[in-house]
Amino acid sequence: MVFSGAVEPSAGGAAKATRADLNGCPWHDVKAMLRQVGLRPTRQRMALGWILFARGDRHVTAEQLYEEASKAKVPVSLATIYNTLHQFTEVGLLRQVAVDGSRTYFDTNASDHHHFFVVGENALVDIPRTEVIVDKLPTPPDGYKIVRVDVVVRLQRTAE
Amino acid sequence: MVFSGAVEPSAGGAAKATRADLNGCPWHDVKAMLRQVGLRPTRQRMALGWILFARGDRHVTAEQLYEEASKAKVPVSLATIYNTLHQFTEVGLLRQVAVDGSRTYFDTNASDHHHFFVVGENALVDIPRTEVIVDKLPTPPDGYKIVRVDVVVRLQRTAE
DNA sequence: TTAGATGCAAATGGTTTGCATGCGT
DNA sequence: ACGCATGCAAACCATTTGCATCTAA
Repeated sequence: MVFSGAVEPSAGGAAKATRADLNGCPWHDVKAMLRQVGLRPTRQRMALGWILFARGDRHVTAEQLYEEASKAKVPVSLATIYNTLHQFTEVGLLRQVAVDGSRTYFDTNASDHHHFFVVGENALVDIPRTEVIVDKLPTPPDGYKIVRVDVVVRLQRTAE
Repeated sequence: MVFSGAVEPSAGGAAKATRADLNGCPWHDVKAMLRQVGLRPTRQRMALGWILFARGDRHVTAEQLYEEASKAKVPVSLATIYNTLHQFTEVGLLRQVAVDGSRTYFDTNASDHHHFFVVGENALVDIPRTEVIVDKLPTPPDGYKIVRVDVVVRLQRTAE
């Protein structure tokens, strides 16, 4: 059973998926995945879930996912793409990454890690977790707590 | 003379301003500041430069700056606000901070530092430079070089 | 059957652009 | 005077919303 990991219930009531649950998640398990997080396994969500999670870590924009779904002959509207991306994010299946203000990227790796962003190519790449970056968290102002730390290392092609 | 620091010429030809040049920059020096970076000291740029740099570090959106200028009885169009913000950014007077995909923030502190971002309040706050965060830069992939590292620590109000 | 999901098209909101007019040098 | 700068309004683009229609349970 793929979804055997411990499940921590969230405030919203829906279970929160951990990265381990998703590793190499095969098609027939997408339905179970959706059930686990409390989302109805509809045709569109199944298809999008498969596109997103079937092959390793990915970073997609809504438009990208829309095109992939279209190519895969999956009838989905852009509105549903956005709905689904946000719902997946809410339940912890995806993670939103803000890098350049224009488009929004969704990362299928929802665990704690950081990113390279190639300026000019608009490419997002995971920074290997072996690369320790943040060694000391800053002290938040009184009355606030840290909910997340994002590191974006901007890259540029070196001249050849 | 306020602009006495070393000036490194940039590829584009215009001089690049350093944070030191801007500290507490009084009104009558805005003109000099603009000249130094190769921008004509027009009424609008003078006014915006003053609003931005006269009182310490700030994080503004285009809309915010627009309203401040309006309140200050400075006739400026939104288009000019955007033009000016981008021009200031190009010459190194400002720094763009991508934090949530919707609006773009411009930071009057163009030096290397990181930010707290209060979710729900859309507030950006500098992380004191005494708070060391990044202790080891990740190794960029072959053929790429690091041009900038951004750290955003997302905060949330703690329950009272 | 019925609440929740989807699709479409219109609305939104931040940002950009084209072009005629203005202003700094 | 010349050329960059500005203003206005329209264009843009990613994202959101309203509402009628479907569909999983």
